[in-house]
Amino acid sequence: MTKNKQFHHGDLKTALLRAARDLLDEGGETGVGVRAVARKVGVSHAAPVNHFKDRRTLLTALTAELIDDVRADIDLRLKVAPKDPFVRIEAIATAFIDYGVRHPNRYALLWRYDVVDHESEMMRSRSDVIYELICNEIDILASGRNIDRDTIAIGLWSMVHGYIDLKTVGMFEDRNDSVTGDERPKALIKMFRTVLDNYGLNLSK
Amino acid sequence: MTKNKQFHHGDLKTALLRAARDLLDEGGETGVGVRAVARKVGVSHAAPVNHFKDRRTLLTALTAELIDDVRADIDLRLKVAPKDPFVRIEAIATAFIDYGVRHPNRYALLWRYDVVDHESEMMRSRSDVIYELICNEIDILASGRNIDRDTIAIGLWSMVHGYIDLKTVGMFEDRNDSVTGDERPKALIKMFRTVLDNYGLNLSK
DNA sequence: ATGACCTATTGACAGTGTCAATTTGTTACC
DNA sequence: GGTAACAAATTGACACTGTCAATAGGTCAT
Repeated sequence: MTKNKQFHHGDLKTALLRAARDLLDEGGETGVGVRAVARKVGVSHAAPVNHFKDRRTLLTALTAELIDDVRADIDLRLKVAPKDPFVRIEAIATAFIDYGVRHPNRYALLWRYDVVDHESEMMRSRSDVIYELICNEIDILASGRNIDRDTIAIGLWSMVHGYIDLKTVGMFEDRNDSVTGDERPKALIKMFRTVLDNYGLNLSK
Repeated sequence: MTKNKQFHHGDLKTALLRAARDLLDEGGETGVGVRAVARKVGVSHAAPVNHFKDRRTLLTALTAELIDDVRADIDLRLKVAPKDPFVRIEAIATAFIDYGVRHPNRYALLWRYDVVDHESEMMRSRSDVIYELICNEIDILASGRNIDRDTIAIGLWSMVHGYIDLKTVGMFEDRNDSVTGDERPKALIKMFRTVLDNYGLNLSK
């Protein structure tokens, strides 16, 4: 009565988003069309227009949900992580990497500026939260040191995101070396630690 | 006689690719459709099928051309660059960054695994060339030192690519700090130099 | 119960990718 | 030189897609 089966369908909006998520997993962004989503829910082809005026707004709403999922996972990991900023930064990074590996289609959608409206407040606020999450740990790490915080944060986030993206494309598949595929992320983060340890000293150069 | 005006149109294939490139700049990947490209060239809607059996193969061929452009630009920069591996690596990185800033739609297409066939030999070989281009400089830099070459190469490429990608999405727009927007790339590369200087020492840890 | 309002359906429109059948143009051979 | 073989481009069709207007349905307050 309160939420279910109150109108024609119940709450179609959440059902549409759930169907959209499934279609995204199955067939990527291309697979989540307005009509396809409606079909999956079992509703007429123009029904979604009442809740999402566009395919763009539908995808944007879905993306917002996905970002919330990532953020929730990060919070979970940070809650059980020790106070050491290094391992907390590593926790954030691995949260992203795990998500990208587990759900490549979802992760790819997050950064599609052509089909998702990142200018919307729904997106901007969520991006800011993620960014501040990273900065928080770096600030703790950098307390008292002369450090270019934003460059480090941007560099770290860029490396993590770029790695997931390039890996998904298949760019790093045949690179044979001493580090096995699954350990590469850890090696990357460990490498970046070098920056965190030494970069502050070089700033005055 | 040899190449131009030999058949109905001349060489349609290159004309289609040129039109596709223009449409990509104007409207992104979505804008470059089979029919739209044909229309732009002034040919019937199914004409492209003789040269590209798919929209996918059309986009893949276009992407191959774009990668060649980037590679040519890198070669040009490396030719006039000094022998210092640091500045050569910086040259490669800035080549990518400049390209991404100048042609965001082209750059975005390069990494779209859903519409471009990166498994094709046309793509694989080109990716390998780029990767080896980076590794060459790192190898010179690392000669005699105990260094995990691939992790550094992957980390560098990931950071550069991720920065371009996230910047295009608009992720770093309101980050106010001491570094102005245009100098951020240089700061990132300078920061990464810290890794190159120190990482080899930490490997035994 | 009546009217207002939100929600969903239906039908249409222009546009897309892809395929089969056809026509056109070019080349090579006898 | 005429003709057959072949490649290239056109045409028309099919099943899709997103979006919009008009319609019908269900729910609520008055």
